[in-house]
Amino acid sequence: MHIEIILKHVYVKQVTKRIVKNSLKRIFLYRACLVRLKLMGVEKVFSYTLADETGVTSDQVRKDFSEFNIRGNKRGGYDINDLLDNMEKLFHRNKDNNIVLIGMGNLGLALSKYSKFVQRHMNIVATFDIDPFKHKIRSGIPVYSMNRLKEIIDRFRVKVAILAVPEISAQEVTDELIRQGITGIVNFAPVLLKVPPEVIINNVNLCDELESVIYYVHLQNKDNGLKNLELLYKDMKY
Amino acid sequence: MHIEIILKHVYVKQVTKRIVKNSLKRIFLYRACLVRLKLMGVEKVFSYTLADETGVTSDQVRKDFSEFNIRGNKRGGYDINDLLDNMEKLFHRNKDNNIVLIGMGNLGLALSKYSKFVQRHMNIVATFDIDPFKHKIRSGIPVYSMNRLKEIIDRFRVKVAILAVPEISAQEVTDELIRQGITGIVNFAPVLLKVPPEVIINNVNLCDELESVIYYVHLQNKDNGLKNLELLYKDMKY
DNA sequence: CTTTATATGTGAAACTTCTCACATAAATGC
DNA sequence: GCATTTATGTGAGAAGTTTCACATATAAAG
Repeated sequence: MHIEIILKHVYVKQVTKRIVKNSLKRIFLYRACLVRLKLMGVEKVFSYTLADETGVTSDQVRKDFSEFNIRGNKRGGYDINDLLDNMEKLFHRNKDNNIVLIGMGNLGLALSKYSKFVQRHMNIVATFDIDPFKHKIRSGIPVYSMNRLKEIIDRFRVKVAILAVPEISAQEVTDELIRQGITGIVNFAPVLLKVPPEVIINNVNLCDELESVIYYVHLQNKDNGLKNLELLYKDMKY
Repeated sequence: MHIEIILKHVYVKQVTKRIVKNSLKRIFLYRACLVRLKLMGVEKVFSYTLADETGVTSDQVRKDFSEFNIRGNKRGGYDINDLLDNMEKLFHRNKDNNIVLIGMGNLGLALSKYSKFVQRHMNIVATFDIDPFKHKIRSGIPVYSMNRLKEIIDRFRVKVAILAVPEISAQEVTDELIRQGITGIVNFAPVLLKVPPEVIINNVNLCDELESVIYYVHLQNKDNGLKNLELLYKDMKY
């Protein structure tokens, strides 16, 4: 009997889907542009304006909008406020979203202070840490012990959590979060979490992000690097 | 004359390519698994072991290895150490990679303390901030003023930078980094940076990561949500 | 009010990525 | 040492994504 057969039975089947399809990622990209253009006083955009700004083709922009049922005005282009409204609705930004943050280490602390979340109607209502020395208000948001998790999740109807705990406890904490009703997690621990299929996991691996840049920078420095790079580069970064 | 025509001339064409193709992202995924399995004392894996662990199909695993010229043993599977060696080479982890970090706000500080970078041979040799009050050693890494950037980049032959500055100064700092020889940037500012085509940009947008989870959680809660979700979910998260 | 110019929206074609299926190689058993 | 089993590696086919091209709508101009 091989060891892999044992492994099969020890582990629950991994469910790590790609939660963000490319077209949705591009919507984020377009929105970033639109916000900037709006600040500059622009009121109307055309598919090729956004295309130029984001490095996507104008066909792609229109197809993407079409997919999410965002429509413009033939010959007249798109109204920036209309577009932004549509996107707000898409991301449910009309209502506030309550979030919990688990793990108040360096990264957790930084995330709890990240002001952009609030600007985008995502409120971290409480943070949690097993270390009792961290149980005080830092950065204006209370830090609780894990045994108050259920209470807070219920009171604020929290569905989404940010996980910034050490990798060693990530799975354990995830299991507890799901037991208490969390259905979506942004995971900063460099671990592949095992979760039931209905739970949404979005992994953000800081090392991987850096390493992939290093990979392409090295590739670029090779003699025939640029050709190789162009090949790998033919798609857009969303 | 329409405003978009003006815009075309004001802005340099955006070059934001997708720097990480899916197969490469999956390689990171496989490696995360392999590291864990190795810690558990496993020495050999088969494509379907990795497949089960990562939620990818076994065909995909083999195809991916094939693409990066990583080969196993027919009938014998893959040796974990061999695989990891291959991946180290792929990411140039045999040699050390010197990195600079710009912006020592909350996030920058957290990143400068992130121990995983060092474990993976990515050394932040110096950090920079415009605020002179931050010019002291925090977290063991020196904090310099921006006018020492060139000196440090040259001395440590730095090619890659982490950008954790406010969005307002992100473009300006980027221009300076590129002038001083940086060719790869992990950008945490929620801005689409304009860079020459040979410069690698990897954007990490924390709000977008959270919002995309919220998007799918809401989708799931709708009546017919699950069907929709399954459709969007058919691909894997790499 | 009619004409013209131009930007959208979308099927169809081209291209890319993934899955399937099987030939091939190597370990195991007899 | 031969037969058998089983996992890899890879063309071929399927599925998905992007680009193309044009019909359609509408703003602007005459």
